[in-house]
Amino acid sequence: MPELAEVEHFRRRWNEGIGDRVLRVFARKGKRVFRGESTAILVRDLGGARLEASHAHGKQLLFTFTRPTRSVREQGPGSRRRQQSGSEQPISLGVHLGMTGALRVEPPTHRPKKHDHLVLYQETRALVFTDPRLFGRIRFSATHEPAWWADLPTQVLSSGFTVQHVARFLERRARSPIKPVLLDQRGFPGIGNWMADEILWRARIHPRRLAGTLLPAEVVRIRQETRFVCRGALRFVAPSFGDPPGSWLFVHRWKDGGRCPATGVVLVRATIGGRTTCWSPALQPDPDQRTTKRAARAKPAQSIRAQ
DNA sequence: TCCTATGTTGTATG
DNA sequence: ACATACAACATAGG
Repeated sequence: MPELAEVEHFRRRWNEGIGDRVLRVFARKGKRVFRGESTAILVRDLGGARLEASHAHGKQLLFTFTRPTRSVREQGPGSRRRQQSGSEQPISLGVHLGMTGALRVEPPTHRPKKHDHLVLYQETRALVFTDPRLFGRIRFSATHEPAWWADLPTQVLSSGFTVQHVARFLERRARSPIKPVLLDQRGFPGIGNWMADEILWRARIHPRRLAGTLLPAEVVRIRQETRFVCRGALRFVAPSFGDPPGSWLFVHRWKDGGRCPATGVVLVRATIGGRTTCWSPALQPDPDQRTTKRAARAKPAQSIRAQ
């Protein structure tokens, strides 16, 4: 589910726990969402840590914590006067929600449900990470700015997201249809399937157009509508998971026989770049002159299964 | 049974 | 090394 605005929505939900300590941690060991991480270390270090802040960057989330430094002679009764302040250890939790991930807040008595893989118990609530399909990912780091976070690309709504920046990225992906280019998180962090369709519809560009064939004016529109759709999504979706208004393609794109809200023409759907794509044939002219020839394309149904 | 799903990534190929 | 295409990941629902 989550793209930029849905991710932002979930970030705000967990914000309810900011300022409070984590008393206990539940982590469903061995689940794919913890790939590359030790749940034992995560549970040990997050226990006792205080949630301090949250950040979103595209579809990536980062929650930062601090915990009192673990004293080397913790059991020594006389060694109680290590410096209390200034000896706090930074911790961060990276969260990617994949296709079906979500963050919720539950009562502190919450028992983890089938797909709840991480639960941070605070005194008055439980912060829950859930993900049925397990495409999401949890990362743990003993710093407030892990390397992967520092390396994230230019945000769509930042000042660095210039026409030139976009043009350069499209040039690198010149031979690829524009649709999968918009889904590439290194160029358009936070954009997902529905936002990409919305952007192309507003920019009046067919999703199958090769990125390298876009005219300068079209690149300008891509950049402009990308920002427009991100702002609008944040406005309509982030506060309470609402839908954008009926003037948006979003509302019509999944309905069979759904009509373009601008022209009333019936919308078209096809797989482009491996993802179902919806567009308005009236507003987004097909780049392929000989449309009828497409039927002649051989179906690679029984292609060679290795061996 | 077969198809779909608001995502990423490893692998093969050019 | 770089760009491109696609199967695989895992589960639920129509």
